[in-house]
Formats: sequence, structure tokens, C-alpha cells
Amino acid sequence: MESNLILYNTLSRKKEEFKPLNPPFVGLYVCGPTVYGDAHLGHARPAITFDLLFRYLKYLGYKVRFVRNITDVGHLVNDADEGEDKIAKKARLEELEPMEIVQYFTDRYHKNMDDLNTLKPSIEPRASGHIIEQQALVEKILENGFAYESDGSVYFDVEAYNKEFHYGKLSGRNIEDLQANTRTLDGQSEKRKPFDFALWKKASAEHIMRWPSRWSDGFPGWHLECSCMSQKYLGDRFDIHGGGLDLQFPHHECEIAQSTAAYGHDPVSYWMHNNMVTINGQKMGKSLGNFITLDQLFSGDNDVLEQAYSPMTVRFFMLQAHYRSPLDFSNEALKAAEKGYKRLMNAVDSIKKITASDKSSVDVNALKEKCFAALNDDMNTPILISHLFEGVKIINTIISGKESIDKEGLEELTKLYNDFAFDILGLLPSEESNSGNNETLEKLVETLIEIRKTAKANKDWATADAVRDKFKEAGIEIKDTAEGVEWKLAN
RNA sequence: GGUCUCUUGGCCGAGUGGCUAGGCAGUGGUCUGCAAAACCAUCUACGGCGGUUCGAAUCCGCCAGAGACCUCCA
Repeated sequence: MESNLILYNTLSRKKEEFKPLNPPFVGLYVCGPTVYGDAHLGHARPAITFDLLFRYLKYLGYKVRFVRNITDVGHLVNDADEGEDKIAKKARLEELEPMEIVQYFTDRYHKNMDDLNTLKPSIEPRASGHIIEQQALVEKILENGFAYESDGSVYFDVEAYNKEFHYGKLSGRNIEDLQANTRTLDGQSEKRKPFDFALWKKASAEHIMRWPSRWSDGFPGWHLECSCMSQKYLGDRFDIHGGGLDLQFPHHECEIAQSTAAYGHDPVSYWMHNNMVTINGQKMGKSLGNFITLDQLFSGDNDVLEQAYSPMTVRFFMLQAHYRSPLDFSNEALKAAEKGYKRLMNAVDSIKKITASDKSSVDVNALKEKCFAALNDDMNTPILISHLFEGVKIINTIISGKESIDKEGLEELTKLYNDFAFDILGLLPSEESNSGNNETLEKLVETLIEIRKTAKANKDWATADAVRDKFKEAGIEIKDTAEGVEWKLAN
């Protein structure tokens, strides 16, 4: 497993060589969605980032267990809603069972993820299915003296914890900073300190998502499920924990505290955070109401969208930026990505057309090395893609006859694009294809192309161009190349 | 207010103390009956002001602007 993979660890704020605890096994946990609404462009970022990581680790030969949770218990909403459970609120508004909401949006989330060609996690646990485990974790933290009960709720005692460990190590904070800057929230009076957070919360009368416990009828705290389910499926020490940058504090900080309070040591070796997607320079977010859902993006059904963008365009767009950089949405940027993606896919497709020569004038191996180097450097996909475009130029030059490639090189080239573009970056071949998914259409087009050929032979350019123009109107593109006529469905 | 990050050419987006990132768009060619595709060439850069250095867009300081977190959030 000599991969030389370097990953940026939020915990150390440095790039570090990746060394799994128990090679060849790798435990990967990523914070999944709260299923109370449709996934938006922002949700695609972690999904694609950690799908890439999952794919690359597997490519390198690791046996990866990838756990991504579904949050279906809900968390507190903002002050206007008086601390009501998000999912419960939505349920009441629509007069549905909470679990109907959860099912509906979970299904839609899965559909979006499939469209983006992300691999399914090994395990996708639900918070609601782990209430007992979460209660047990609360007990353990209580036993260890890092929590206290207050009027049916249980709170994490940050001050007590901070005497033995460092609360704030992940996000670079200290308890003094927090002291001054914590806002007044519902239930504050029950807490000893404003920065204490709930492990178990007593449900108010109107709160419909609730479970019995020895403290109260209530629901688990907002950070507990991840500590609990990561431990259950990956152990109390595991390799990588991922999520959005906005979860770094307080969510991941609390997770570390809870796990450490329960098991006495740090749970995670490498913390990874993807940056945000912005729109007009501002974070795309539910609460800001400036988000574009993935369904809208794929259908073009949103006022800010000038057109629809395919899932692969979106995926390519995201991969063209480094995962730790903010990425700004704009129609211009998406359109540029769409064209770039097509250019890449056209070239990959045309590798098939290359015939091998006796000797090679191109160095595929050097290109491959550069691709690995880029990926190993904290998954630098923009650099990787720039190398793939270098290869595009090579491919096209070979086809035009200015360069040549031998049999071995051609095999290597084919494998290179298969591995990097499809297996690792998770791109799909362009949907455009003339490989007959409709035999009737294919016959029809071929017939008309034959007629056009005759017209061309007779130098009847008007007829030839008319056929091509009409085809274009119908969404079929014709190209006259040295090898003959090519056609494909444009979409 | 506290903590942190960022500021690159028309747009997006990498990167490094001295050597062309890449994509999209533009311009000029080649090829083609024309078109498309492709190839070749080419134009726009490193927020401002100081400092360190033989040399800084890259390191340091100040200023300006933007953003993230501090509250559910990917």
C-alpha cells in the first residue's frame, strides 16, 4: 500500500501522510444530510468530495468501510420556531407522520446522489434507529462525570471536560472565547454554562418526535448521533471523519468531546472538511434561502438558472476546484465546465479510434505519474484535471497523425483515462451517444446520411447542408471527418 | 465584538521565492466544399502601500475589500 497519499488534517492544520490504523482497513465517517428538505448544490460538495476519497482509497487497495448517516431525528430550528424539532415542524405543517417526511426526502436524496454517480456508503445508519445506543452513550458520559441532568434534560459539562481535555482543539477555540460569545438559547436556564450542550433534551408538549428515557420523554442531543454511530460501526478509534466546514464548530467539536468523554481518547485520526459553495460570494444555505436544489439544477427550473446542467457537469464543475477552496456558483462557470467536460469526454471516447504504431513519440507514463502526484497531494483534482487535458491534447494530436503511440502506450493511455476519469473522479461517459438505444432512429439517420453522401458526391451542397441543418434542429449533430461521417445526439 | 480564511488575467480556477497551470471566452492561422471538431500561435494576472531578499504574485507588517464560524446548516 505504498500510496504516499497526503491529506490535510483539520486537527493539525497541516498536510499529513495518510496512515490507517489497521491497514488495509480504513474507517471513513461522513456527516450526511438532515432529511427535511431537498438536497441543494451545497450538499453535492461533501457528497462528491468524500465519494472521490472513497473511490481513491479503494483504488489504492484499501478495504474501506464508509459510513454516512441520515439525520432523521431533527435538530433545533432557529429562534422563530422556539426550538422545535425541524422534522416535527415540517410534519405538522404538512400533516404527515414525521417518518413519511423522512422517507420522502431520503428517497429524493438517494436519487440525487445516484444522478451524481456517487457510490453508496457501506452503511447508512439513521439516528432514529439508534436511540438506545445514544441513551447508553449519555449514561456513559454521565458515569464519567462529564455531564449533568437538569429538569429531564442532560447536558454536557464543557468546563469539567476542559479541565482534562481541550474543548476547542479542532476549531482552534478556547473556553474563554466561548464564554463571551455564546448566545442565549432556549433552555439556557437549565444549563450551568451557556456553552454546555444537550445530550438528551426533554420534549415539550407539542414536540411530536420523542422517545422514552429514564430522564424524560425526549430526544437525543444535536451532536450525539455521530459520536454514537461512528463508534458503533467503526470503533472508538477510526481513520477519517469528513463533513462540511460549517460543521467544524460546534458539531464536530462536540463530537470529539462526547467521544473523548465516553472513551477517554480522541476518536478520529484525520478530520477533513470541504469548503462551501457560494452564490454571489455568499454561502448557499437553507437559512439564507439562496440555495438551488439539485433537482432544479438538473432541470433548469430556477430563476437564477439560464439553462439546465447535467449531473456530470455539476460533478465536473466541483472537481475543477479544490475541495478546501470556496466555490462560487455562476451560469458562466457552469457553462464553461459543461464545455470542458464534453471536450474531455470526446477525447476519451476517441481513444478507441487510435491505431498503434511501432514506436511512441509520447510519454504516457510521465503523464500517469503526474496524475498520481496531483491526487496524492490532498486530492488536488484541479491539477489532476489539468493533466488530463494535457492528455487530451496528446490524444487529439495522435489522431491527427502528428504524434504516434505504440501498442503498450495505447493500452496504458486507455487505462489511464479509465482509471482516473471514470473510476476515481467518478465521471460518466458523456450521455451523447449514437450507440443505438433506438434502432429505428439509428436506421433512419443512417439512411439520411447515405442520401446526403450522394448529394455531396454530386456537389449538391444545398441538399447536404439542409440535411445537416435539419438534423441539428432535431438535436442530431453531424460531423464530416477524415474517417467518414459521424453523428450523435446532442443534449 | 471574538476566532479564522481569502483577494490571481474577460469568467472559473491551480500553483510556486527565480522556470507556460488548466478549462471557458477572445484574436490570428492550419485543415474542411462549407460547418463542426481538432491542432498551432497569441492577448488580458497575481487588491493597495511598505519591508525582508541578488530576486516576491509567492515570506513579514500595515491598509482596503470579501467571506466563514461563533445559532440548525454540507
